[in-house]
Amino acid sequence: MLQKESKTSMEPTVIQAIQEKLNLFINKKGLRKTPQRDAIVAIIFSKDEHFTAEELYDRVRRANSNASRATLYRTLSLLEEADLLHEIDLGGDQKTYDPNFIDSPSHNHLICIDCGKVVEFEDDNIEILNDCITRRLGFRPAKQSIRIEACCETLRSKGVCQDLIQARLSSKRFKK
Amino acid sequence: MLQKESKTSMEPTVIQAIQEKLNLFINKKGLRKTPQRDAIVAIIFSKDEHFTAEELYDRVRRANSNASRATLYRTLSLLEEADLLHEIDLGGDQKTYDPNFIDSPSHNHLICIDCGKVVEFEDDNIEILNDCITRRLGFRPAKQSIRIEACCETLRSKGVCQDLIQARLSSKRFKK
DNA sequence: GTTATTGCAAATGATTTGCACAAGG
DNA sequence: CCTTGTGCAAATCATTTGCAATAAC
Repeated sequence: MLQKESKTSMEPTVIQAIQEKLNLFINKKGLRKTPQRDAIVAIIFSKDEHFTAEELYDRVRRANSNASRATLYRTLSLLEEADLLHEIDLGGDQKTYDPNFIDSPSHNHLICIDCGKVVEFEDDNIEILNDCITRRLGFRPAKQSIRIEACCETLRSKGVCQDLIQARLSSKRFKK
Repeated sequence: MLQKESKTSMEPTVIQAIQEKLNLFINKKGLRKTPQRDAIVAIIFSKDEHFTAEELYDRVRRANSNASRATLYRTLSLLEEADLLHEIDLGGDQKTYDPNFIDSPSHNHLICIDCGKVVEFEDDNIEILNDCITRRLGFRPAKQSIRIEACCETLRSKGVCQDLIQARLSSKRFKK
């Protein structure tokens, strides 16, 4: 089993590579390359963090990239269609997007019930098992997503969890 | 691995048992038993089908049980809180509810990409694996949900899939 | 009686859409 | 040019909420 290392930022070259992938997709579909789309891609893939549309919109504005909400939503759909971005289910009310499927095409998520922390992981055994189950049920495997909800051991043993404190202070996920 | 048999209806006794469970929860919380709540519970657990709030509202109206949309939504929340009903992620835009967690507390879902059919299954191996992964990541297991998306072999091999035809005719999930 | 529940209609809030103007190719 | 993309503001639509009337207990 491999737990993903959290990168804080991605190199410009990586971003350019993704922009080129998008352009390839765009050309194939007879669509057009625009500065807004490139800017949104650059902002999304400058971090490996999950985000909601609204969080992304904040980042776009802070970067002084002028792309409207409408364009942002349309670009999110486009990126999903191009398979560069995945929608994931973290249980919230807003849709959450995960930019890490390019690097790790088949990772899954563990969500901490206490602090909201999301840990990404890959596991070959689960992959294989999912595959077996799918075939046994008479289907052909396509995609699988596992969401594990769990409790924070840090909180339980030490009485404190740094993530929890941060979450309560800043996140929209915890409003208590 | 066990694939759930699909029941078409549940016996009245089962429904009464669930109503009593709800009443227990209601008493403990200092809340009140009402005919609307009982009616909604009876309708939900008369089938083992997944449903959206709006689909349930249709069933409520057809049964001439007068409960408003507001009451219905509030009752859905209550049932979730009482752990009698689970929200599941079938990928749609509306929330989907699954009434089968009382009978099978830890089942998972396979969703057919082609026809939208949802198959429930349980698998001990996956349970164990999830448990291991959770602990290895430093958390304590709480809940896990697996969503497998797959392609219909019936459609692939026979060129037709009865579920697909039905889905196209009736479902709101497929609008093509 | 006191407090929770209901139903209605209005509010919310994320996402989508129509349309006129801008801008890729 | 021709067609696609953008930004704005308005529309959507599931879900939530405030409030006065109603009903548990």
